[in-house]
Amino acid sequence: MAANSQFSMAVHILTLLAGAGDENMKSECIAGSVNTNAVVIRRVMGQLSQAGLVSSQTGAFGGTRLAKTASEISLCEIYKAVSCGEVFALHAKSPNKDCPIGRNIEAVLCNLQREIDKSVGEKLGQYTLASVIEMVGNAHA
Amino acid sequence: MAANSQFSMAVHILTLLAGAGDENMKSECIAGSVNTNAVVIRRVMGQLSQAGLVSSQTGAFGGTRLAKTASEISLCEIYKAVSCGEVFALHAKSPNKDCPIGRNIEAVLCNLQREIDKSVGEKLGQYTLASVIEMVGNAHA
DNA sequence: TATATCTGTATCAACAATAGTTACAGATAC
DNA sequence: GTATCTGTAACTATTGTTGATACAGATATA
Repeated sequence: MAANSQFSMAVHILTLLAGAGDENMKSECIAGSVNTNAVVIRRVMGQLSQAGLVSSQTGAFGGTRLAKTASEISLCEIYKAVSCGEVFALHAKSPNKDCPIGRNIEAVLCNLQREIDKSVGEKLGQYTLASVIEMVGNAHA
Repeated sequence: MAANSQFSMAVHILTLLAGAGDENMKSECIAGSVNTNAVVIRRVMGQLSQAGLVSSQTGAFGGTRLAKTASEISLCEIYKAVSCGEVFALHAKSPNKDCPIGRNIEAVLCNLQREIDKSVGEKLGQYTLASVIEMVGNAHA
């Protein structure tokens, strides 16, 4: 239960919002489909809002709706919005600088990390929220 | 949760082993360069050994050496050897099956996850341990 | 204006994964 | 037999994620 599932939640949330069209959805209602607490939803929503993917309205009859159409939202944007970490982490404690390999390996791994992240972003960029909606629609047995 | 840095450690370890050639290296010595505890090294080493990348020897004057040459070891192999993690996690609790989207989104995300993992594997497969060694050699200012 | 409702956020507890540490059994060279 | 090294079990500390409660602020409606 400690693994980061914010990207999964974000995609799920946005898919629901897309289905609601121009109507506001309440966090409580979304929480029902995602099967979690409404505050967790609002937490993810805050990041999506900062990224300009959704817009929220407080007060009675408030809620959240998409700020763009589903085909304008790429999965890469969603991934970056919830900014999960990287594919792998660098050393927690820096390697020994007295060792010729320890001294340089960190920079090499850091470059590699950037390249992998870029590759993941490109792959995710091939999909939009609209493609996910289509896949969900085709998934029922 | 501490971030998973086993891949970083594994690459570091293997780079050191490659530098030692045919000589056994002790976990204590490797721990000195990685700047961690020897048991942590032996833990990663166990996974590398299971993957057939290194071979160890117990007893006095024991230690570990590469089981293949550096150019025969791809970073993808290393990643698979130590990694149980995916780029993003699925929902901790399953979505609500009574919701048409909740019912199907999990399978869609799971497929996506597999595709991303494959993409990362391919990217890492472009590099070998020998390329890392070369990069480390070129890194010093 | 009063009320009901919903977001945004602070705060805390529960839980899981990693890393770090100590300890010790088993293997092996000398 | 002794010294040395791996493999592994067991435990603690730390940290990130989730889940939950509480409440301030915003807003539609009567």
